[in-house]
Amino acid sequence: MSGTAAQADLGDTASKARLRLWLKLLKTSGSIESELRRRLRDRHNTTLPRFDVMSALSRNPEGLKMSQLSQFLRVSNGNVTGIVDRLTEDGLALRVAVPGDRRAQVARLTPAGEAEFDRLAAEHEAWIGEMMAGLGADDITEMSALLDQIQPVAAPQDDKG
Amino acid sequence: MSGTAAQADLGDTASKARLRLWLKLLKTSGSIESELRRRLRDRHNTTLPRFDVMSALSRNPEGLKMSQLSQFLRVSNGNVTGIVDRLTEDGLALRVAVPGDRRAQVARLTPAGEAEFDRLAAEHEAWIGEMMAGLGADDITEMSALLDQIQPVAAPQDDKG
DNA sequence: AATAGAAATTTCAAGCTTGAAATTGTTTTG
DNA sequence: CAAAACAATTTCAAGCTTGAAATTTCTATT
Repeated sequence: MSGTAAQADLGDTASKARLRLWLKLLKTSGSIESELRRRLRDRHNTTLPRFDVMSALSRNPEGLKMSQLSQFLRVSNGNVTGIVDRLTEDGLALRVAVPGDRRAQVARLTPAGEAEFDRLAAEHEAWIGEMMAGLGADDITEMSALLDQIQPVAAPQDDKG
Repeated sequence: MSGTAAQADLGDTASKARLRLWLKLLKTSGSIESELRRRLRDRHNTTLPRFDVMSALSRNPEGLKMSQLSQFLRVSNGNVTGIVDRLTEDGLALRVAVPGDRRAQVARLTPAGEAEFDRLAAEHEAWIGEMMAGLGADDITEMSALLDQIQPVAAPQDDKG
């Protein structure tokens, strides 16, 4: 209707539609994240990064090396150092020497940390359940499949195959 | 097979499925966001928060009060203060007194800020287009509708209707 | 065994983020 | 009009985040 190059118009529209979807995606995940942060702070006096670290350690009761932890959480080494420092100050985590490699340390939850995480995790799951109550089983399947179509960066090859 | 209370099992499954979806949603939006941050830093020596502020100001060439800006971006007042400070130091934004209210100030882009933002915005849209290339028009419509079903917090009433 | 290179972690500076407190200015009310 | 209430913004302390630089320790290679 308005332009002379139909192809350019179509390309432009598609690009704008993707941009709008991204903004909506960002708004939704941001809202959920903000609400989680607020509840963790107000109701449990903790933060999402601490929760994430505790969650990773909870799944690995034998502990994780600092580098494994930062890889798993996809954050920098220095970042994990600080968070584990603060968890340790609060008696929720501790560092254990790795036999045979004096460079490395394994971070673990203390018993108090495990107990605390169990409480947090139960609440966390319930909160997500509430926030996503609008989605039924089919919606969840559908959305999961759609999310799989988004690949911001080429997935790294696992092997040299 | 494993439990005696069918209802509890179903509830548990639904809750876990929603949790898994949230983790996937978080992973996807986090990956996009990280990649955007990386490109803004490496290719344009700037940050996502700066881009967001510039984007808001670009849509309001007459300027926005600091409080309007923080409302619009859904971040704290103090946060916006710092970002506008740094944009101002770089000559990309400026503060203008509001006639009739000496408490308030309006933040605006400078001509250099507008030019810079136009460059950034074009790239940004192209990046999102790439990252979301896996989604067709129907997928976008579908996903948008699904995202609308997620309401982390009850939407505030606009009026006293 | 000395030395070079790689690996694990911490330290550091800079920026982002928040909520609370402090400032400054405006408006309402007694 | 003075006092109190309210509003816009900045300041502040604490924590999160990053990439780069510095430390410490290992692992080859000579």
